[in-house]
Amino acid sequence: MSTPKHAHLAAILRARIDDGSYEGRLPSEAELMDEFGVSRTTVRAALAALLNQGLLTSASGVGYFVRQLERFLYRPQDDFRRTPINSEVDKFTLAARKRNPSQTIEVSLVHPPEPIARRLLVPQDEVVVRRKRLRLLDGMPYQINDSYYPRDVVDGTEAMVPGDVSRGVNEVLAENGFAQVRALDEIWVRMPTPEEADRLTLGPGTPVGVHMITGFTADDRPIRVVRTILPGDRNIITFDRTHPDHEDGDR
Amino acid sequence: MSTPKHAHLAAILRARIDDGSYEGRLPSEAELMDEFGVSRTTVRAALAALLNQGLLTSASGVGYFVRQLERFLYRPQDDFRRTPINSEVDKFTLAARKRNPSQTIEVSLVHPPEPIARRLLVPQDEVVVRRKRLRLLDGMPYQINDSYYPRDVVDGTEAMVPGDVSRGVNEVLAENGFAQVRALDEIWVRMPTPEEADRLTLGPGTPVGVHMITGFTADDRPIRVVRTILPGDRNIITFDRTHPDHEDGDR
DNA sequence: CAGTGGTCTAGACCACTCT
DNA sequence: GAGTGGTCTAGACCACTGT
Repeated sequence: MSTPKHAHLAAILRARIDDGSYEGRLPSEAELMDEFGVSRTTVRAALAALLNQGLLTSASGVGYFVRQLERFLYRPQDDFRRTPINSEVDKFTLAARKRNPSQTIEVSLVHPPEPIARRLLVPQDEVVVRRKRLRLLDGMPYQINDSYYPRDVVDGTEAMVPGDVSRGVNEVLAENGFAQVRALDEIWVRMPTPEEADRLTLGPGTPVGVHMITGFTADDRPIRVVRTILPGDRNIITFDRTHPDHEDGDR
Repeated sequence: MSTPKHAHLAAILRARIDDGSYEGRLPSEAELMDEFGVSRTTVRAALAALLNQGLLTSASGVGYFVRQLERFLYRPQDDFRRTPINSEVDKFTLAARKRNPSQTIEVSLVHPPEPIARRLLVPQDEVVVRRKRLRLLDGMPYQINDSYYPRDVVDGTEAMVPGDVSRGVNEVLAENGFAQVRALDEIWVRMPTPEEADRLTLGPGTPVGVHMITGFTADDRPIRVVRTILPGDRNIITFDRTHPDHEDGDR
């Protein structure tokens, strides 16, 4: 046969998962060996593929389970409220609020990593302020969100205190003479580092989105970089754009 | 030992990859078996982990190689040009232009998948127009980009023709009485389906971003949904936002 | 041709969960 | 205690790549 046994088996299992034949739990490895007449290695290869596709989870001593995702809306422009599209956005936002949101905040002075230094136009050997946040829903981490500021931008302000800034850091910056009038968003996608997987308790087959926001003043000075790590199994990033400076144009 | 051999080995290999000890190619499986005194299964388990983290590629009969990524900027609001942040955006855009961009276009009438129908506020049994695009750089696919329109929005226009619309579809829609003034962007992250992996020639450990754009008229009617699939190893999504309706606020 | 990764097998022991 | 997934071994054959 041209397609390997494990790939064939994976395709069958995937189809059954998709059509709902397996509600919740899959047959055990032993049962699959019997049903398909293959070795345990082959069964495990097929299951490993599905794990890495994010379709399954496994629990040692228990079994394999069809994965259920619940994603929450993440709205980088949260204050800027407009009429919602349909009720969907509201539904999700509401869902997140019900999940008892919380966060931990640390503030420290650090040498910026290269990607931050480049965006902040600051040399790497210069010290900047980092506000490190881990955001939780029902005690489960769902985002890493770290902000970096040049020292002069936040020195002596509330942004240096490791706690919530109820007015929002934007307002604090504006009062300090650094009003942010423009932002550049960059988003890309990759697999997590082992550290991220650990900190965010990510299962196999769970990619992350990286969202980098660079904020600028009216005279185009970068005054902040926000780096958010968003586990793919629990986040949807949303933007609401006016103007017809729209999408790619579909030419 | 508490950590499994394969995990330990994977960590060592990861460190060596990161610090550049392996330039390009890794030792063969046989060499790793010798060096670490473990079975081939264990070596392969470690390598599989690194493959699934997107750090390696493998070529049958040749070896394992450190993965090199080259990501291109994707700018949903491409026409809307503003001063670039630093030279980076330009660098990337230029890089993409040098890569001989091309695309294939198919237009057909289809029943919308549920996520499309919901956003378009159209029943699933109603037929809509789909413009299906595969976008390539140097002949290599780097994006799937499919647009869906209610029939009355595009009927009798150039958007029905399977070819480039040099003016941009937005202009065509506006002429037809459906000017788009607002867009909702939704972005999430997941592992690709086998079909996507095939169509986009994705290696293991390559997640994709899903970018859904819903476009609205002034009276809030959804007139288009664009669904873009972006392989994580070759795309960066960017937005340029004015106004201080900024990011999450970092409270 | 030798070397490489891809596939597959049979068998073993372990830690863990559930009843 | 029975069942489960996680780990690990030794060994085999294959298709493919490079020289």
